[in-house]
Amino acid sequence: MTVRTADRTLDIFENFAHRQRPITVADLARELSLPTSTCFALVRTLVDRGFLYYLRPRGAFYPTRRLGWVAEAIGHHVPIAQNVRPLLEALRDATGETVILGKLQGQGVIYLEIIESRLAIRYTMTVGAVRELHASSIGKAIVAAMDEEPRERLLAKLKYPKLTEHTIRNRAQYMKSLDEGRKRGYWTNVGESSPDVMGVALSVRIFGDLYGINLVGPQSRFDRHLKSYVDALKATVRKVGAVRMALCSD
Amino acid sequence: MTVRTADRTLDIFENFAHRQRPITVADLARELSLPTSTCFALVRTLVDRGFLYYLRPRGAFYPTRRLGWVAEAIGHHVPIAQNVRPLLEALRDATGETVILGKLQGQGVIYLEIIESRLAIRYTMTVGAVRELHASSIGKAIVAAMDEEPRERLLAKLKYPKLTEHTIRNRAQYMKSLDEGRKRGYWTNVGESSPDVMGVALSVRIFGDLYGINLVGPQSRFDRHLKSYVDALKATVRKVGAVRMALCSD
DNA sequence: GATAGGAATTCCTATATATGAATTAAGATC
DNA sequence: GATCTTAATTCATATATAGGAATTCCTATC
Repeated sequence: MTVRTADRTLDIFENFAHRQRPITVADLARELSLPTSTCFALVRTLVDRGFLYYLRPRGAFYPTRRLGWVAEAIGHHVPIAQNVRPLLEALRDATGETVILGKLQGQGVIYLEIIESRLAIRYTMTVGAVRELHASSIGKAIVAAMDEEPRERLLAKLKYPKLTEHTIRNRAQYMKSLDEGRKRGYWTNVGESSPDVMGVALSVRIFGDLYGINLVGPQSRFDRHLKSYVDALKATVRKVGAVRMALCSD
Repeated sequence: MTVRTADRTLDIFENFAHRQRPITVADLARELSLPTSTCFALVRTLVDRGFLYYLRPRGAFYPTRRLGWVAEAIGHHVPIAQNVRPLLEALRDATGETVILGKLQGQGVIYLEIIESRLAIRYTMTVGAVRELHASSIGKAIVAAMDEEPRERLLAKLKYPKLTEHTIRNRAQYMKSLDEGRKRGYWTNVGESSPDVMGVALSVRIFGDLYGINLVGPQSRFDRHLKSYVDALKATVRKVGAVRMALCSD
């Protein structure tokens, strides 16, 4: 179903991202629960490719800057990064809250851009994280905007696992929540994925594809500022929807 | 000897770094000369992990910012990056030429830091690249600084493949070149790896390990400025050698 | 300088994976 | 709207790989 070695390759880099210092083969094997020989072969491959280097022969190793170089080359040309990100940053600055750009991915929502709040109490999440569709404001906004028949196919597969006391647990509740969003003009997640966390979301088409944008943060702040947050979100979505493909020839 | 799937995982990211736009499974499989099904499984894994995302279902995909996030987390804490890089940048600014920090890796030299010249005609190379030991000024500086017996072991394994008209082709010539360097106080590579490219290098110990630093560029400029280049390099090496472990507890 | 302990590295084979072929789905064309 | 084309996805099996055990190589300690 999934390629083990690829997973492990990513594990290695993510492990370095956490530890942030050199490590030996034996220790890395322990940390990742791998047989030493397996870990050794993997490390050798990454060293051969210039992604890791030994500080001394047979000693500890660390990533070179090559991964950073590759990531930079990739990142600078994402159409979304160029055109949409600045607008999301403006929204973060206007509201002070964390802003997320998400997209349907299988039966979840993947977080593509996260512009973090600068406030002490804030919502924090990793880029690339995939969250439950039924407990996400972005998810609701996107599902509400989908065509009848792909939505049907999607909903047929949805489970509604309990994440908090307020998690939506079945399709009827979910449809009701979507409808409330339609009437209200925006979709919410009030403590449905984590306690005290609230999000408000809208969907938007970018280059023909469907995305969701939300504001997330502590429920208390959202209670106080809801109206202005929603207005700011709506304004942003209008601007994002107006972005044209000018810069993205192919 | 090397793990195929890990290689392919890196291939995918490097491929995106070159192409810089979304691609479908079939096209990626073609580009990497993989069976579609193999490519598909790999992509699914990377998507599951949040490193790739589909712009639309069954359509083209592109890396998320997760790789960038990981690379950033890794990069900011390399002891060398923190302590040594600024000194190398100063050397680049003082001379105008490309500055490289390298290290022995197997029977080659791996490029760990590359501070590129800003001049129109410059030496350009990718971080993580591994170059031939016998045709590298950094290589000579490092080998010259090694202890007798590890050096013997290393030299016993060295081949001397021809890269240009001036490449050193055997051990005798190599030893002679090392000796000239010792007398002169610095080591050189004059068109031995690529035509018209010249480098001057010194070795330096950082946190107890052996590295090499060089200046590389077009031979014509080096002919004109050799003395000042070498002086600047020596001054930099002095400063780098004085860097202490203060910031690198473990 | 010898010895011991621990790690890196190699080696062999059970096992997981890669892949060619088959199937299903989407989208283009008439 | 039906047919055709192309691509995505699944599946069974030959094949490459993972991992336990053995070996070699360091390095710390006596």
